Amino acid sequence: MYIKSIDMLSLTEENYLKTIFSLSYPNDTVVGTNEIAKSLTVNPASVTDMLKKLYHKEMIDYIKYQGVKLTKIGKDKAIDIVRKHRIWEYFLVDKLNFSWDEVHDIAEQLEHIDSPLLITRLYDFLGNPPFDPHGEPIPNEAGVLTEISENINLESCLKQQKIKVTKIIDDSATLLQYLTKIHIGLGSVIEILEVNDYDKSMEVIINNEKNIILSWEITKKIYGIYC
Amino acid sequence: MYIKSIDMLSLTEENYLKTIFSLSYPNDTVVGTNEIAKSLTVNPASVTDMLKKLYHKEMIDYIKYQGVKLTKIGKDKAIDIVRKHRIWEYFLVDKLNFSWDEVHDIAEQLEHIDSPLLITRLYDFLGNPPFDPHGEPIPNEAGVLTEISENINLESCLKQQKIKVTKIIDDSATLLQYLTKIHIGLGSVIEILEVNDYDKSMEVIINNEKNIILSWEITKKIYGIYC
DNA sequence: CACAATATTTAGGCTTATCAAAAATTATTT
DNA sequence: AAATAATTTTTGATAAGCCTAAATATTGTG
Repeated sequence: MYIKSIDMLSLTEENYLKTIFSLSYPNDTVVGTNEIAKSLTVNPASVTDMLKKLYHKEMIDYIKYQGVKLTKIGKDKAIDIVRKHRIWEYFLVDKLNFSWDEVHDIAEQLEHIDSPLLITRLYDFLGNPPFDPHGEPIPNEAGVLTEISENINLESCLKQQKIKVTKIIDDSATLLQYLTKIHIGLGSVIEILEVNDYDKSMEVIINNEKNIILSWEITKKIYGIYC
Repeated sequence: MYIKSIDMLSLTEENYLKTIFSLSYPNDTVVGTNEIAKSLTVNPASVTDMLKKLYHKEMIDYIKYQGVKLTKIGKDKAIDIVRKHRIWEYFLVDKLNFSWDEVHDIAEQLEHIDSPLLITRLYDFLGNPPFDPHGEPIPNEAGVLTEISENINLESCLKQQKIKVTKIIDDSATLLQYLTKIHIGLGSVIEILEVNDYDKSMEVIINNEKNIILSWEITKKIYGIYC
């Protein structure tokens, strides 16, 4: 039988931590109650309740009306969940042939499985990959999350620049399916032909073959390195 | 985001169904409240509450004070969970090199992951094995659970008979570790030298090498075929 | 058959996670 | 600086699962 230790978190608590982490990433930004509520599609009142609880468990620094920050413990816990999520996503794509747009919801469940040994063994089985299928770095066992420093957001690129796609920072199936359709994947090369000053959309060439216009919303989600 | 459909079961409901299934297996025996309570280490009053709920969800036939039986729907649901449990156990042993005594608790968590496609893909990835690491049959996608008809319980064997082990019907780590220690695993050959009438213990030879006495409690957990 | 033992259910409460509505605090605007 | 808007918290309720103690039903025994 499974024994629950004192500092074990419920599935809900884990999801709150994960949300706070992603809203505060990468600069440990202070996060507000409404923001969390929106992100979890939950009532702000529920968030306040949970924040009190997480504060007593020393997972967050919390001052009424002022917002929250993760403590070291809370952040470690959140990163551990992110690690599990990304390792499972890699497994699903690499071993079970899922496409990158299918894995998020399943990994969302698998990330809560509690067995450090399982994750160690699984990660070894996968050959210790550094990135998940969307190009996001997989934190190491010590909770260190290393981003590629040369990564640039497509949004901030200029006319005539060329980047090789390294990361998509959105798990939504619709976006990922659209990108697949227009032949954008990790490793694709995007060359910027024109930037529209009014709506920040970009006319680009994908892999030297496809001529297309990307909206600002989409360029914000794509990262790459100059090439 | 994950959408909860009307007939979706909670983790707790799934565990009740699984328990009722295993207590009623293989002859659809009627199961009592206390029995379920003991099995789940829960108060009988809690069981009554849950039985009412499962009755309303048409998962069980339930008459007050008389005990319960799974309906077709309930049984299908239970078998699906068993299927997932056994497939995950196989994965853990075959791909991640866990030993047969380590997998139960992890599979207990993994069995609740909700993604039929995941299970289909995983089962294919494993090469569609017919049995789990303890020799239990893996139900097929249609919910058909086929036991090996030649299987005999070691308990009911007689002096001088010899069986090849095909199944252990207990997930407890301590039992499985003990069996490993005395070199009993799937495929081991057990020859019965003597049966003690008083306590039903057996003196046996394992794999033609090890001479040992097995208690009745243990012989009840071991199944095999004559050889 | 009646009485005791056992099994099951009911009643009343607790905790976790949620919500809506009202109150309090902080931020923004005139 | 006062009024208004936005955000956050408090208050009071609800549902799921669980508990203990008390009541009721069933089963077993003399």
